[in-house]
Amino acid sequence: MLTVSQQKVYDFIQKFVKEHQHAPTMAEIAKGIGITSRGVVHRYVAAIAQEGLINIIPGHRRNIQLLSPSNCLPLKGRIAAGSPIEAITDNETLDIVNIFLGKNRYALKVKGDSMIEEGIFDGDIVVCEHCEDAADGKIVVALVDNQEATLKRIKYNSDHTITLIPANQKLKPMTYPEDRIAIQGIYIGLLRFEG
Amino acid sequence: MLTVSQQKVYDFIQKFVKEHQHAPTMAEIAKGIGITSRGVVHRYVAAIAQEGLINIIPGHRRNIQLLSPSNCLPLKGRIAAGSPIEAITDNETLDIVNIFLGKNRYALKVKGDSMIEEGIFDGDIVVCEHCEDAADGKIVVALVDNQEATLKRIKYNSDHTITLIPANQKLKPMTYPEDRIAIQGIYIGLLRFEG
DNA sequence: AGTATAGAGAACAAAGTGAGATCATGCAAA
DNA sequence: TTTGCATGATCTCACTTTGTTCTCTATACT
Repeated sequence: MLTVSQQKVYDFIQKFVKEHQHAPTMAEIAKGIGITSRGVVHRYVAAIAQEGLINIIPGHRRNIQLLSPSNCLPLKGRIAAGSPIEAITDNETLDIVNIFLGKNRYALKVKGDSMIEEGIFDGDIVVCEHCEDAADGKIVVALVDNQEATLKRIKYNSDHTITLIPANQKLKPMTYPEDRIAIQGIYIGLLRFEG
Repeated sequence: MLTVSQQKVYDFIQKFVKEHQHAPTMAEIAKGIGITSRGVVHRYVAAIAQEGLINIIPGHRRNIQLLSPSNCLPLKGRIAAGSPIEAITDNETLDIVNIFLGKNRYALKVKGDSMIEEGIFDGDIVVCEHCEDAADGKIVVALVDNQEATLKRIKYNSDHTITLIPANQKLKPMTYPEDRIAIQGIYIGLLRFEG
């Protein structure tokens, strides 16, 4: 719940964005609501962000994003077996566009059960980001001998080999010399839906 | 997220392309936005490319391609253990906004392992659609005795009872008289991502 | 007294902006 | 083919703007 001043700031931001197509600076907000201190504005903006009405990217200018309900799902709470839904106090929302879309991102449909213990099932869509390097322990799309592409967890060994570890007890980790493996992307997340 | 200057450059490029059918040079952009340094323009253009709004072909003149921003992820193909990525011939895309957003949709964070065999893990986000009825066999958010909300598969029995079936061998299905169960929504899909 | 709200303003680090030099290279004219 | 210019690419320097974090003060209310 916003205080009176916070509401004034929020209203001003909305008006400003509508007029200018971009967010105001702290100083502009301060002037707009009739105070002089950028620090105070910052405090208000942080509070509004806490309420889930805006999103801020720390450190950047004009860093306030109004969370348009059109791209956001309300995050209602936590659900667990045998307990009521824990209400989430902040009005959290999920901006799914922001989460999954980005430069060099792409989707792959999963076939097979090799990552089933990570909850990656046959038919799921994994979202990946194209890149050629990955940190140890990440799930990657790896190309072996320029032929076989698989989704596995990667482990770098000290003897210049790479082990690709499936998440399925029935399958064995495989180790290759590092020059036989090319990383095609790293796993970002997962989508699953009917149809 | 573009800065104000970057936005000016992007707007100028769009206007220029519309007028001339080809991209402007760095110098033309510089003149267009009122600065003199080509180097600065290059920095802006690189930033816009980083955002994925344009594409640049390094080294060539008038090398900027406008990309249409969208809510779609390219669906590159199928990935399976031990086989190459099956390329999908059509440039299929996934409109993730369309898939998950909709009237009366909301998200819940999953706590616990009661649906683990369906690949719904602790920490996952399930997307649900609010409704009061669900077809037999669907996964639903069910409220028991107006107290406990759980995510379970639903089964209607002929004796006016309802069985809620977890997807975890360790947990037992539970059967209730139908008046003790209220459906709060049906499961639409699942999101999982880092952070 | 204790708490919540509101504001001022200083100080700092980082982001953003711009100029201009320099090099490499494509492209078209000679 | 060669040459020369326009252009892209990269870099450094300087400067301004802005976000962020402080501390200090004041007021209202319980």
